[in-house]
Amino acid sequence: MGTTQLEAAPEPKYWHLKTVIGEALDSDFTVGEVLPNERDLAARFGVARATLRQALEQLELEGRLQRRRGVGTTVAPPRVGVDVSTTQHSWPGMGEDGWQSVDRAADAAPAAVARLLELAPGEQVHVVRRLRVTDGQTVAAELLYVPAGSVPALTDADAPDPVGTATHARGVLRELGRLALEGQDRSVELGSARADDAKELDRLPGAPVLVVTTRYLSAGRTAAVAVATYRADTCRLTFGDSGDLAMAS
Amino acid sequence: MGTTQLEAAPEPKYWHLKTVIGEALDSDFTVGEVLPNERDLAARFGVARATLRQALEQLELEGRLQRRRGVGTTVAPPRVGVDVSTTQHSWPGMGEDGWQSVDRAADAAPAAVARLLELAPGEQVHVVRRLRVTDGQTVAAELLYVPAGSVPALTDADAPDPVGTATHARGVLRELGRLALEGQDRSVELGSARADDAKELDRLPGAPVLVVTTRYLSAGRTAAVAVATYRADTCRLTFGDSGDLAMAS
DNA sequence: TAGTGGTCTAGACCACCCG
DNA sequence: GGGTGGTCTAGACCACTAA
Repeated sequence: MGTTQLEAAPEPKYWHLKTVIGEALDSDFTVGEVLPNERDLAARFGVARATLRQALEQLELEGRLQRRRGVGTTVAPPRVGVDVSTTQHSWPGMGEDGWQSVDRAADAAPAAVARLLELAPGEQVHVVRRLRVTDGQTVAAELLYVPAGSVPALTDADAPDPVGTATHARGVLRELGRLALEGQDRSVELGSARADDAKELDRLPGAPVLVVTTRYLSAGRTAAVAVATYRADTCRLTFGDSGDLAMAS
Repeated sequence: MGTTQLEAAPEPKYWHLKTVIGEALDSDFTVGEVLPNERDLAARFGVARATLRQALEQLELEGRLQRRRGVGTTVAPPRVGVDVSTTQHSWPGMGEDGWQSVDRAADAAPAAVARLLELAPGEQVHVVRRLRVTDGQTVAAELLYVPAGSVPALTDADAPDPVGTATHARGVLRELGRLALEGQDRSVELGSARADDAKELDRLPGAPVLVVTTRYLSAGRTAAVAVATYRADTCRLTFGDSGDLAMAS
């Protein structure tokens, strides 16, 4: 023995560490259990703390660990499946599906959203902030962009409800619900949490998130665009009628 | 000036760097252009190389940069939208949609897949390896798991085609196509590339990927399971009839 | 106040690509 | 061989949490 693989692999240390720790998690730990702190672990494996952290970062990315500053590193529960199927959704805010409207921001739409909405430069846009909560956990933060032209009833009367309130947000959703929804499409991509989203999701800025962009079509044009950011570490987005898919490692 | 924000933010350096560089990418660089090397950039910004790298890593995660060892860092093109909508897909391998079967591995199914297939312990499974190529770029690597019970025609005759060949892989797909597809569902989650997938995708092991798990239902049971890993840096998964969604920062 | 993870530094060496 | 990004080290200090 010894020459089994003939100098087989210059495998990075952190990669090997990740494997070893990952297997230990399966066999020796239970969900919620706290791991030894990083300095101890690094010493135990005979590596620098930075190297150990590289392994932990990957495990956290895969949803196997959860780390919180000032607290420690714990074994994460399996990812929760959140339904984002396109079929059973009508307009946002219709029927209670875990979303709650928070307020209406006054910000303008970012360039990328303006492009999707085919906005004329300077055209006014309503922005509704919503959070998606399941089991007491905030799993997603969304910004819903509605061009003023899509909800004309809100534009002429200047302020039936003060801007930036949950009441006004509901007003926007109500007006939106009056339109005929002709279709919608979605896209999913990887992103990193902006500062405000990170705060809502109880993560640090830059944390990996799954960005779900939904386009709502009505009267032959894009009537609204929603950009929802889901916690990538704890969420598994499901499409279709299966909420019981469970993928691990 | 100077006291505009009154010592506002103990914002991490790498976060600020990411913003600055990101803006520079928009204004001063074009797609494909190569950036100065990391040592130069770090010196220019007056930070350690590790800090600079932290910023570049995030930008790469967001699909704005592309880094290759021995080559350099280049400005990435916008992410390509790849259609993974559940509606227009029948069985895998039917009709050419960018997937090409490569071979059939002999490995057993991992525990998580066995659970989805409700496999009896030790039950045989066909494993088909497929790659998805668009514009000459391999964007996804897939493993398709088909229980032997789903394709009985292949189990009695021991070897109509040698195992591990593209011919046999096509045989599995052909037999699968004979079944009545009753439904399918999908889930998307973040993962990190295994060594073999990383190689196919021209990435380093551990690179962030979007894992799409598809369950094919037939005769009231799960007839097959596909686990496809998409490059998270270059891909945007689209559902529905919109291939022209374009989200950038 | 003690202990945790998060940030940052200034080096070093390695694996890879290309001329 | 020279230049690139990838890995690794051994420290230091900071921000946050909880007792």
